[in-house]
Amino acid sequence: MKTLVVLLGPTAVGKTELSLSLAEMLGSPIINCDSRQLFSGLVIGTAAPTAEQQQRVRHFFVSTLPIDAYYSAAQYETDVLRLTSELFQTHDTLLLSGGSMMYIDAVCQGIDDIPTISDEVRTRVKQRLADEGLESLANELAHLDPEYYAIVDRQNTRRVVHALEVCYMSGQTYTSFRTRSQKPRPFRTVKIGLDRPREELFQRINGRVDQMMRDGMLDEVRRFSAYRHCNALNTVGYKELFRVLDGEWPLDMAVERIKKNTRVYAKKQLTWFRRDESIRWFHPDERDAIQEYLNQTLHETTLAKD
RNA sequence: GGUGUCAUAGCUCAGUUGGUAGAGCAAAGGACUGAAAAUCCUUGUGUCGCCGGUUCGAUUCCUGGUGACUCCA
Repeated sequence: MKTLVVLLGPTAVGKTELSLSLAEMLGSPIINCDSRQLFSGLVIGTAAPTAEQQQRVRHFFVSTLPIDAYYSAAQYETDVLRLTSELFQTHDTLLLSGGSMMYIDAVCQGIDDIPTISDEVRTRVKQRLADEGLESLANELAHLDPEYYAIVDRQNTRRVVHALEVCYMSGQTYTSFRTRSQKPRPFRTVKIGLDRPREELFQRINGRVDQMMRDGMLDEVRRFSAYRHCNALNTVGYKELFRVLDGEWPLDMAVERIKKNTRVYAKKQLTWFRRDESIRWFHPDERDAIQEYLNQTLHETTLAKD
């Protein structure tokens, strides 16, 4: 039985550091699960693993995408499954580490097979949104897919637009694709969650943002000015500093906003993870306890095989 | 030592012509299936600084003392 160990937790909790020693202990490379570290060049602002760290342990999915690439959780699911099926031929245990909630679920549970939206449909819906507004699109969704209309958050543009796109694209309801079922996986998953007292976490976040600024975050942002409309740059840290470059915000205000938005993001991650009862939680300092837990769990797995 | 002003939510403050109070910021909770570090929703009870007095009723008016600041010595 192969095992995928998933190391997760809110941003700045200390995943990267711990992932290195766990990877060494497990004899595994690290499969990155951070939706922004995937993009090439977002180094400072995403606290990507350093060259030294990547030399110490082999990393996958770090800096692999061009900044203007289209990417999604579903794409990530495909890419990771392809990689793991390859790596499991020579490894019994693999380590996946990161905090992108939906990417983690995409790998562990799977995402429904929904048709890819063509540029043509995407543009058409976008235009209608601009012309007619969200409410009109929601009303149309009420006709095309009343079942989803009944449960969708109608204030949430992303949700309404996407459902409508799928209806147009497929000629079927969005609901018909929403099975939300657990896909079978050829490996077992062991989830380790890292968390700290709120105050401790927030201090680390604030301190890390200050450090990023000292490390030249503003230059990094400046370098990507031309790509600011790419999704990869719709990211905490970058979007605030673009406003500084535009002269809209003073720098100190932007820095405060980055800290605040990072704190909000961390809370959002915790909200998501909280409902996943399969996660075993630890403080990042409990390295021994984590290793012991892993040894035990992996040993049980081995026994179960016999 | 004297004078004046102030004391209300974690912070900065508003307000109640006496019927126990509300903004901003901070914070908390939640949703989530092909953009997810995205997108969206919800949440304000706090000895109105303390002891008394007036009053049916005081956070609001009055007395006293406490603390902070202003000014005068």
